[in-house]
Amino acid sequence: MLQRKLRLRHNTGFKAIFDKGKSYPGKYVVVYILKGPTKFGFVASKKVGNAVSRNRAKRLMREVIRRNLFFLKEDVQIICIARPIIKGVSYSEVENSIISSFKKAKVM
RNA sequence: GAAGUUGACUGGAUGAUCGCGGAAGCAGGGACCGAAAGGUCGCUUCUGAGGAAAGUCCGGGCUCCAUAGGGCAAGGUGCUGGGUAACGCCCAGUGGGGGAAACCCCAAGGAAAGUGCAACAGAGAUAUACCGCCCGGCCCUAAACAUUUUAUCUUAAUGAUGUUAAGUUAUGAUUUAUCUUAAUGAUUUUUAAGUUACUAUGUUUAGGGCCGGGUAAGGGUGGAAAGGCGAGGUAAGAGCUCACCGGCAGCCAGGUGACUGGCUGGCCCUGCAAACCCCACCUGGAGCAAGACCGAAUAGGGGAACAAUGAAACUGCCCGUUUCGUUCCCGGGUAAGGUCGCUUGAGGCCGUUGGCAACAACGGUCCUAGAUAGAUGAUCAUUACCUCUCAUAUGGGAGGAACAGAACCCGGCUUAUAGGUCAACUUCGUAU
Repeated sequence: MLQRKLRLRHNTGFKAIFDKGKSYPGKYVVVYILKGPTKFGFVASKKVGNAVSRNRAKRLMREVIRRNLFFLKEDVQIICIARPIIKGVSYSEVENSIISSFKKAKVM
């Protein structure tokens, strides 16, 4: 889990990134990126599954960000959206998917 | 040991590293975010998902809504007694059904208050006569009997006519004819008896048709056909009568009651009320985004008096209540800003007492998540469990590990759930 100050906590922040940010689709995760003070958000819709599956997806994505926070640029806002096929996938596969998206976006 | 029934429990464990939410303590010098309210940042310790946290189907607590009010309507519940804050829940019973049993299941008030529905089939569906059974009348057919008529045949008697033989008379003679006798019994008359056939009538029996009536035993249809079954009875039948069983009513006895048992009585009473309905009881509405407080920008809100009795809102309607117009006075409201509400509660565990039990009372003891784009995670190691596989006293490798995530809090119900554990009981088998 990230520190509270690094989390996106309000609808306005999410709307801004969705409207103005760029999207980088990956195999398991879609990433939206916008320049700004460092904040992260995580989304898992009901397509992913029940509450247990959605929580698991968000936790995996958070863990990826937490472990790679040191390598990221400091002026980006990122939203990670889980795709339905993320169900049952291990941590390392999700990490590879997200990092490849970040490299495409040149944020690390 | 096998099959089963019921109830209860469990829902992997240990460790390491990196992280997150909460609480308490220490530090209180500051820094950062924000317009403000307020929040964040350090160290230590403790603590952090479930049996269903789920579905949101019932019932409450709590909060607000004019005072939470009256009547109608609407909705819910529906055997009895108890438990409870309350319930559609639980316990104990009653009745009915299933099972060999342990045990399980039941929307289980009222159908003689009324209305309605009952497809198809069937003669007929709350009343019927299709087939059948029985009685009467008429008609037809067949048989038997009696009487009558006619006819045939047989037998007997009788006469007539024949045939054969002999004789007689007539004639010249023959033929022929007449007469007599005998034989024959061919044809036939009459009478009597018998037999057979037929006609008509009558009676009886059997069968058929039509008409009128009786019947609800039997047949078939159906979920259901006027209690069931047996005997008597009858023209045939029928609670028509009787025994037993079942239903109903009355009385008596037992039980708080549902109900049970006994006696008596007469047999009018198909099912559906998860159709309307009747009866009894219950229900105001909205929900923690309830609601309270704090604070900028922006918009403009509330109270009192007066006028009008129209409109709107409050639960669908009525009563009732409130608001809307004008004047005066006072400063307050907004889910996605913040803080509180927010976890001590109909609480858990242990014991005693009361109670068959649900449960209650008393005493002791414990405090056990509180997030808000929403914490409880990730990786690794060891080990327990299951499956597959290689070699096999055992070891190695691979894979699996259910249902599922608190969101104000409780009591229930329902649904999902891999694997495992325990207890009681039933039936069968084996051994003693």
